[in-house]
Amino acid sequence: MTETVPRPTLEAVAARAGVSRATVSRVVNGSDGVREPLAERVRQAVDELGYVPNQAARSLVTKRHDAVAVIVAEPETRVFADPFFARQLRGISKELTAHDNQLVLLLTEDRDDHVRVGRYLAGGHVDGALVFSLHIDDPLPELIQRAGLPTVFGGRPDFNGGRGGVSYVDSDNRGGARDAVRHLLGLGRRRVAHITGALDQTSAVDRHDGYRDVMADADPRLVARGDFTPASGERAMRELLGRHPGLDAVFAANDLMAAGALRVLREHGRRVPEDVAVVGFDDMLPIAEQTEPPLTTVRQDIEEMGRLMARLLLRDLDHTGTPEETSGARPDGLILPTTLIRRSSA
Amino acid sequence: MTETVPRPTLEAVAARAGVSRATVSRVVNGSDGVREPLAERVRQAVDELGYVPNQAARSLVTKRHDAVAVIVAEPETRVFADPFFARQLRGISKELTAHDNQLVLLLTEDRDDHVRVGRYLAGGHVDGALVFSLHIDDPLPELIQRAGLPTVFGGRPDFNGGRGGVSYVDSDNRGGARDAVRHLLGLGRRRVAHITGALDQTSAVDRHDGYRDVMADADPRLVARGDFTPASGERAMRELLGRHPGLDAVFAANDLMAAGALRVLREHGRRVPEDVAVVGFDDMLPIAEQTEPPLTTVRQDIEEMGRLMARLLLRDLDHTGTPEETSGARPDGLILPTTLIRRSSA
DNA sequence: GTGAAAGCGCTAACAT
DNA sequence: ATGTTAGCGCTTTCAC
Repeated sequence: MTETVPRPTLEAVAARAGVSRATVSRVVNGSDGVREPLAERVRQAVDELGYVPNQAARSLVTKRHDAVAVIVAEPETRVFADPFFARQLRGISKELTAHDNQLVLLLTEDRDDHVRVGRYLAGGHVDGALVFSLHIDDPLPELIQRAGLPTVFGGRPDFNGGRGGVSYVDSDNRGGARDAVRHLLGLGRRRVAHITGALDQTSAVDRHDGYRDVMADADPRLVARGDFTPASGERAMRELLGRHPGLDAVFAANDLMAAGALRVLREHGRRVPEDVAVVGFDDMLPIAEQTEPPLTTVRQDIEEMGRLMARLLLRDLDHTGTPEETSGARPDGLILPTTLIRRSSA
Repeated sequence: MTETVPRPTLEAVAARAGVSRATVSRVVNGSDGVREPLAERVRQAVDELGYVPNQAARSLVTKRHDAVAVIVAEPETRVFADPFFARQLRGISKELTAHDNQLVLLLTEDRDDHVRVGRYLAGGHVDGALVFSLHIDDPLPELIQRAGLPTVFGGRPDFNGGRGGVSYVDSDNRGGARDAVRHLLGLGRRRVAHITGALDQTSAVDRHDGYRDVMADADPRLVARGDFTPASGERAMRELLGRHPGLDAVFAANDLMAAGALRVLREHGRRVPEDVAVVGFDDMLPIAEQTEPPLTTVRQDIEEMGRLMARLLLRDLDHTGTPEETSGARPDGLILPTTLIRRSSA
């Protein structure tokens, strides 16, 4: 391996510019109080030498790292079955980059990883954490919260986080579900069934609640339980058809299950949307566009969600913030609106 | 913001154990040469105080960071259209974690990002880089290589990297393509068409080459150009059907395009696989399983690819490596085998 | 406004 | 085998 040339230090820049290290530091960090002619000379020296501050040295004294951890708990590896995760990451990355923060990615698989993550967080390598926890019984969120790091959750967590509540960003799952069902009703459908997601995730619970908001006194047999997988969508659809052959619409808690339902309906000779209208959730491309017929569904702005998570966290970290805005009347949760995307299935 | 209690330092542990800082450092870093009774006392003090080494201080002197950057260039955002990226990341993460390295994720979008990434890499925050560059004309790879950091590429890069070549991990795109086409031939098909991927990516070029290896003297009109998107698959299929109505098989360079081709074939009343057999590439779930009929395709072990990339890089970084194995007869590229997955489309 | 100097927490020679 | 000491490169009082 080629031994890299030692990089220039503050000292070197100072020498070249004929000033003290302190002055260079001030210029580099944009603190005012250095007069223009001097500042310019320093900037030039920085350029000429290609000086880049040593982050380790800086952190050692400032105790800041300009880095945040993104923690993804994926016991079921479901996150990876869809492209959401990547989109969210992109949103986060953009926002972080814009504020010169680094993104440290922590993927957890099992229990061992939890202690590892806990230690890492406690180890003070990062200034804050962005956490995706999919399952309601996941101990990770509380564990992280306890590490005392500023944290923002992706998706509504199920615990209320002791004093002060937790901050999170989520899609309006409940409202989106209501829109979906109302759309079906607007189409003249009356026997609207629902295929739920895995009810150990708040998103599934919220979508189910949205369905019930609108279909308050529907036959409970119009609801079948799925787990977000295509296979579960097929299974649920069969179940539904069995116990309620007269149904004329289905709202599935995600597109994957809706696709499964579509297949089963076709198998049973039901035409979509003529006999049974179908609405999904997520607008997961390329699934939603590729089904037969293309899926009407509820879209969430997943990238924006990521961006907002980062923004919220950075605000917490902003040490320069005016006192009055720090810990002010800040909403704990930020809920992003969803949009109904009309295609041909409903 | 709760002011966190200052964490214990080496000094504190040393005091508590009644030894010098150096001794504690030795114990913490597992270097031998500390006798058992003493070492035990130190470990105990570490536990009691909950001591965690300050990484910034450590890096400052060791010049190591135990962190590697993962750089994903995604000008077309195509990476995010599929779940590959996440899988690969998981493979990388596992390997890195197992060796106590952190994963710093850098997503690049445009030119500005290039200089940012270049600066970051040059800034010496990480010990090495794992790079995904999708497009042949992408300047990023060379730029990174020039930063002088140990680097491993994901997917065969197109430039030969000056002295010594570059190390990378890739699937056996060419071999996989050959297998696909031979499978079609084995089914008795003779007029096997090919829908290429975006030919500014080496994976598409290699798959095309694989097709040509087997179909050396096929009618050139049996090849239509796509760009990996479903729409391009439809377009290419129409084109193919127009100029070569007698074709009896299609090998598409990925599953997304194969799915598009399937739709067009159905539109045209061709039965699959009876009239036209179709093979895809990637085994992208849930697409491949959900098409009508389910897709025969070439699977690559994408997670393993990530894992190997990380392993290769870590080996380069391993300062403790015996001299003889360092820069030994090491293959530049590591090619992973693919597997043909038989479903119903061929 | 600018410089001098102390010290962040750690590792690695070098002593002992 | 253990302790002492000198920095690593930077920010930040504190003088001037």
